[in-house]
Amino acid sequence: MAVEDKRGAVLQAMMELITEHGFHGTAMSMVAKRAGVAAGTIYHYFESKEEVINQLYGEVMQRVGLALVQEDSNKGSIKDRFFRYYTNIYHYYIQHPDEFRFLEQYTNSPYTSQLAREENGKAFEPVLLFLQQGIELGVLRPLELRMMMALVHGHVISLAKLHLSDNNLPVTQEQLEQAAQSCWDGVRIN
Amino acid sequence: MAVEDKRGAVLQAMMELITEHGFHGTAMSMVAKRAGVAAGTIYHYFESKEEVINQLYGEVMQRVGLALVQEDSNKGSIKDRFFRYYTNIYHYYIQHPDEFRFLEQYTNSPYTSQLAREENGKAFEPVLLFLQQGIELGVLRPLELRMMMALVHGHVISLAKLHLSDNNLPVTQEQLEQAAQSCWDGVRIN
Amino acid sequence: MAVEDKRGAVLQAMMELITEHGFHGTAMSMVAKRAGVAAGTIYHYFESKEEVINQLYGEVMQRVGLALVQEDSNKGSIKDRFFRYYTNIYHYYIQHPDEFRFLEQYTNSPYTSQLAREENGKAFEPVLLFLQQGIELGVLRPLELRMMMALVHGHVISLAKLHLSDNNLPVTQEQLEQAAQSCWDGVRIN
Amino acid sequence: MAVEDKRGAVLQAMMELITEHGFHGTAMSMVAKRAGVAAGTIYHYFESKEEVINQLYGEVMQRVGLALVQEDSNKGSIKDRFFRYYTNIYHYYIQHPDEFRFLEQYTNSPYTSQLAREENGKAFEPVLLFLQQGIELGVLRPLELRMMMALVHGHVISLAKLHLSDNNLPVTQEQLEQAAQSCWDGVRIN
DNA sequence: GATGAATGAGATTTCATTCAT
DNA sequence: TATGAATGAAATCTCATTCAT
Repeated sequence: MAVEDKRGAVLQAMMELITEHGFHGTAMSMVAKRAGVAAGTIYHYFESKEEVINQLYGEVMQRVGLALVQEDSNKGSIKDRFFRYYTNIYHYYIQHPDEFRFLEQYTNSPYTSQLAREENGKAFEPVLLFLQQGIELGVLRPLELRMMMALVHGHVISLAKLHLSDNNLPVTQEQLEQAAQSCWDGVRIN
Repeated sequence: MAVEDKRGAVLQAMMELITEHGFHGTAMSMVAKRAGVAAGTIYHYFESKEEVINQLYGEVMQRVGLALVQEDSNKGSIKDRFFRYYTNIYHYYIQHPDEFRFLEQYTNSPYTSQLAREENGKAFEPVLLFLQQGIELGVLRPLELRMMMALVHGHVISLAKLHLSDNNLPVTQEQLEQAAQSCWDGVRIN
Repeated sequence: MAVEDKRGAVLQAMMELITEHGFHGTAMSMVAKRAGVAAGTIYHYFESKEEVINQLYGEVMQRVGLALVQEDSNKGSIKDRFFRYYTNIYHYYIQHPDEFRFLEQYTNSPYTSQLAREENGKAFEPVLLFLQQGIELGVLRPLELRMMMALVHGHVISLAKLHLSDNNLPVTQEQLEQAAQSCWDGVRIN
Repeated sequence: MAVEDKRGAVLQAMMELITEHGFHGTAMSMVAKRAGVAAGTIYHYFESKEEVINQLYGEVMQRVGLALVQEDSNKGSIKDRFFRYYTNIYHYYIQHPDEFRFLEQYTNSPYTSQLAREENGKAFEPVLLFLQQGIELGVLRPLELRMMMALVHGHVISLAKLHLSDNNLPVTQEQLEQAAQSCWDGVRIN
């Protein structure tokens, strides 16, 4: 197992276990076992349990940031680009349920550090710029940028959560389109 | 101190501490101290830590359910009633930040039991019925009910979270109206 | 077992084990077992291992301070009182070898806190005053007080250490008198 | 870096760290880092941590033994030679505080092996012979040799400790002479 | 010889829960 | 009913030592 593999295995194990048992329920010994390394080895790569979790957050946010702008093009219309962002992030979330659940837990825990918020800011900066463009072009409502961002993101998150919850209500393609349209109708200028 | 006071004090203490330190960071001894009772006393009222938390969740959801329908009237228009629900829950959340943060943590933790989801269902049942009415009257879009419910609730939650986050971005009355309008425009039929 | 007994049992166990295995070699689990309490119980009485050790130091120094002045009388001659102090502390040390060895380890470890030095000061203050009297009366040499104190105490410590070391060289009564005389001849004015 | 340099660097690092953090507080990884070698390298030169410490003790005692007899001459008077020894060792200690503190910790720890005592014996043998001479010549009191040795050594140690303690009481040249005189007056025949 | 990643036993400490008072 | 001292399993983290490179 190469060096980077062990670090990665620890992060992956931590994420899986947190989604299964929560922060508290995830003991370092469990992480070690799942990652296939010795307990002490984790501490060669990370200072503490907290650091494992924070680094995990950073890496997941980076991936989310990349997924967000995939196939995005500055040439598209605001509406097209909006739908692109909406579906991009939705798909990333439902295709990476562990990451999604981890993020939700992390974001809503009191551990969330200032650092975390900054990380978050970085990943979603492209969208922030996009929303600003949309407003300037008179296509989107002149809402406070951070608020619009929060409302839109909250919208997708709710949809993903619905799809991933074990209540046998998978979101269909049609429903995804309805949801995206709903979100769009809420921010566009009539 | 009357019997009910102790039970209530424990629940209140648990909630405050969970919002401060998370599920994990909240020790029963801390709860006992904050509630002004002995550690053992908690176990006269509750079976376990988990039961304290679950009962807390149930009680909080009841209060949320009551707040939701305050000043609601079957006679109002769908739009008015929608705005009423939206602002009712928004205000309850921002006026009870401990409850709100507790709910967010609880909802996103893997502890969430089936029982919890049922509780949730009960509290929001009136809104579900209302949405159905709106659809039947041709005012709201014929979206899957649970999805519409999730999208709308996720919308308010995002707004409340924005207001309560310590980033100095308090949501103004004007912004609340814009947000509610945005949500409404996303579900109404054009 | 009464409350105070458990606290005392922990301190006693810690002292015995430290003289046997050193600070490092003494695990809290060993202390618990020897004291006849559960590991967690120690933490009801003390904040940490360090606090156990520091409190132990404080208590031992108090006992040493009491032993030092036993049967001391302001009416005796300087010489008699000097011999009294010398033999008092010598006997306390050899009759309480665990305390003595613990003190030696503690004093020479880098853990020794400022607090420890103050504690030390308190216990030996009577002797400091006595030495000053002796100087003022022209019986003792006008040496810097703290230095004289250190030299005399170092003298007794060496003797006690010699007696307690497992080299089969027990110090006889005669040798004790010779040693005390030697110390006295070194500080008195000829 | 030559072979001997690494061995020496390890010993030096171990000594410095022990005086700073104690036996317990000194991890092999810290020693490796301070010595500028890899952790595993230490185990090419030494069997174990204990062996590093024991060898360190041996080497330090050798140096102390050499310093002790510097500029000593069999031709001098007993008194002059006594003062020579006293000041020699005092100066060595205060000029090599790390070695001194290490020795004090080592000597008072339960790790002190039989081997260590023998090492000690070797280093101070010249003084033992000298004291015997002094007694035979009728200049020194006919005290048990090991006791006299212990008392005198304890005397110097106390003085050095006083000087090195961080209580702002540096021992002056005059005080050193007073102390040596005090020690001498305690062992010479009146 | 030299490295330093890896190990895993064991250290300190926490904490949900019990039970004698 | 109420207490809070006591428990001991389990958590996080450390560290002497090994070994493949």
